[in-house]
Amino acid sequence: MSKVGKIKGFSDLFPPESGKFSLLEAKAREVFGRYGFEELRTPVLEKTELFAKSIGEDTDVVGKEMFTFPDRRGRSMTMRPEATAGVVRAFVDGGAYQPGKVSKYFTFGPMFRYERPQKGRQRQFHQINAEIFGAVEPQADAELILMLRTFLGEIGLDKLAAEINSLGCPECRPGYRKALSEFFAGLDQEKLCEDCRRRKDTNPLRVLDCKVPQCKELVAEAPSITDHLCTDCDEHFRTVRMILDNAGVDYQLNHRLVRGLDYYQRTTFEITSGDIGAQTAVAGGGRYDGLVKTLGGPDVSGTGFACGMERLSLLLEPPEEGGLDFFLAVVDEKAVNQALLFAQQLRSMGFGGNVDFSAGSMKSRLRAANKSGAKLCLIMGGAELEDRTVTIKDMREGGGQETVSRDILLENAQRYFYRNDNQSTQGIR
RNA sequence: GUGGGUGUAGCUCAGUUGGUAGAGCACCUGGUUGUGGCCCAGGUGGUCGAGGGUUCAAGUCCCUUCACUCACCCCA
Repeated sequence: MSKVGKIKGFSDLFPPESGKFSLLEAKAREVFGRYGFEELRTPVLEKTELFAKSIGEDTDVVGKEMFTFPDRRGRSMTMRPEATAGVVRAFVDGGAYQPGKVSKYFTFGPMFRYERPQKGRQRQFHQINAEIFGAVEPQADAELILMLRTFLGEIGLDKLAAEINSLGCPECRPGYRKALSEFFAGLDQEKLCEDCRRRKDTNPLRVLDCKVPQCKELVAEAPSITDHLCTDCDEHFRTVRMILDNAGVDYQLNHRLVRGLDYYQRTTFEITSGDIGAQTAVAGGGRYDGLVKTLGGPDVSGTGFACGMERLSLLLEPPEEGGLDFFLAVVDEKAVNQALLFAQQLRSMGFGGNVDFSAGSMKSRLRAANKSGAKLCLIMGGAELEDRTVTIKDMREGGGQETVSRDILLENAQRYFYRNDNQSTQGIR
């Protein structure tokens, strides 16, 4: 029989990798909760037009990277390539808006983009998102960045580089784009790389981001967006930076920091790492005033960010697993049924363990118990079967062994399981 | 969509100028009565990614194809 195999770019998460994801989710819930965010869960499948309207028809994401297909009635559906559009749609759809009220949501789950997989990039990848609606103030942007830094710090990633920029608004960005186009037009075209000769017309901001050394040199002289901001945008950006400075946040201004989604304006930021391959961004976000209105909602501002869980995971050590409380070794096959029932009693009391259904030699069973990492090996064989006892062997360093009646073990379970444990509180469940 | 690299045991990999497969780890069984870890001995396990070709003979050479991987484009 030939195996089916998985879909390209879709991966299975086994332990200990899966443990890292659980840890990320648990930490995000805890930290974001402290900042007043509440969890929102939105569908994985949305109407295609949602992303076309929000992300932008001409972006690469919408143009060539979406999992889009007709449903059974021929309507165009798309597996979400990012979270914000769906969250905004839900916010509008769910009537969550109340004038003057600030809404804060976080969400996590799988996203889908039809790209060639590489390190730190899968076709199904996972993000943790946070969004704030209804706060026009620069303080909201700063709070998000502070929350993100806190989250990253609490999972042990406090050395990551942060970059921020302002992309201006519909008032001032056109002027900058024009200045940039004129700058590129004045250059010796031969010196630009092939991609940039194309990009300078399609998306001039992208040229600022080029990795080719020669382009980087040329671009160093390019006009900076931050010199072309209107008064309001400039004021907004100054305030964000001032708060970050006062909070002691280490960041770099990067006037070449560009977003791939059309809805961003004003503040944008990115957290990067040089240790996870060519894809360096582990988190990114910014302000998207106007998006809610674009999607048919009220004229409410928005700002938020996304973390790439796979990329964060590359930087994490797997969490330590606590071994199970017991391993029930069956040394006589006639004891298997009693063993399972006895384990059931222990489990219903809150203790965790495995029962070894295949009876075998004492040596092989103890080897199995040892590999299981359980604290105690509970042995049941011919002798124990007769007089309703169980032999308790402490598998920890210097542990002893005794045979007691099963009822006595049940009555004094706490003592048996945790007598050598400093963290005895974990036995209270 | 484009380019590079790699496909040999469950895992990580050796495999010499073509002569029909190995190691380490893992797994299983033992090392006298029902006692783990360390050590020792033995054992299970591979149509060498797939298909075709050259040859007396192909893991090794040639062609095709698939998969994985890294990078570009782009992005978290």
